[in-house]
Amino acid sequence: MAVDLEFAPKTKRPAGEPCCEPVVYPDVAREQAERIATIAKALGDPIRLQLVDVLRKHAGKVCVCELVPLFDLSQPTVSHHLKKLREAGIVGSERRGLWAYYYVIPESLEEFSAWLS
Amino acid sequence: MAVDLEFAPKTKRPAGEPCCEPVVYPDVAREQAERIATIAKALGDPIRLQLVDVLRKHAGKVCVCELVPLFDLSQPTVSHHLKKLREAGIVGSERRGLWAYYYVIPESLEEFSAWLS
DNA sequence: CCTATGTATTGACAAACGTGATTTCAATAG
DNA sequence: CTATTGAAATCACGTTTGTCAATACATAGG
Repeated sequence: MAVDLEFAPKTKRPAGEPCCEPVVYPDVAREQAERIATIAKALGDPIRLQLVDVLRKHAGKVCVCELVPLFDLSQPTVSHHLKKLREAGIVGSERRGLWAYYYVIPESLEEFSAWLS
Repeated sequence: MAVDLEFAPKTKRPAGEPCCEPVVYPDVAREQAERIATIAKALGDPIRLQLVDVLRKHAGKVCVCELVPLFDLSQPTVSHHLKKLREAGIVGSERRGLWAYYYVIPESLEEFSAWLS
């Protein structure tokens, strides 16, 4: 948060003198940045973004067998992307018999959404 | 957008019969997903997220010489991250004499922000 | 048991990524 | 001109990523 940087027009300095005082970056901001960046990274692939998009538009849970034909990708690749989203905490999954159903965990996107606004 | 997926409890099918009708995924959604994923990918690194965070908190432009000491990174590495952000269209830069000033392009985050909300 | 089916994991490989050391470029001061 | 300084580009490196083929795992039906 409150990193207090001053913006002032600069002129060349007498050489040896540092350009500006080093600013301490609060650790809390770093941790938050890491959390948010983890979410952003998981969303940083078009396939995964579309997966989340589809899952979000269905309030309920969607079967993997419905997700795979949406993309021109092999089933293992889709499964890999779903795993990434799971590891990032963006989606959850549930097995029902042979089928696996995925759903978005809405709270996982809240901090990111708040930061972005 | 409107991908019409039905969610229905599944039972084992007679083998050979597909699990569900393939759904056509609209190209417009794909292009939007690619645009948004590009932004997300650029934000998917803690350093870059903090850079954007700092720049956003300063409505004006911030000198690179003020950004480098915020991180325990070499100047070329910070410059590299700034380049990534520039390539994603998230930030712009301006040279004023020896110094380079960076600023956030707010509109670049709008589509992402809207999608996320 | 055995077979079939949906999903996940493993292995492999090229491409991209994050980083630092070094170098190059641009602009200012003398 | 030369020397100096801030920033970007280049090179090198180990790591991670996205993808598929092949395999393994889990569950259901016979």
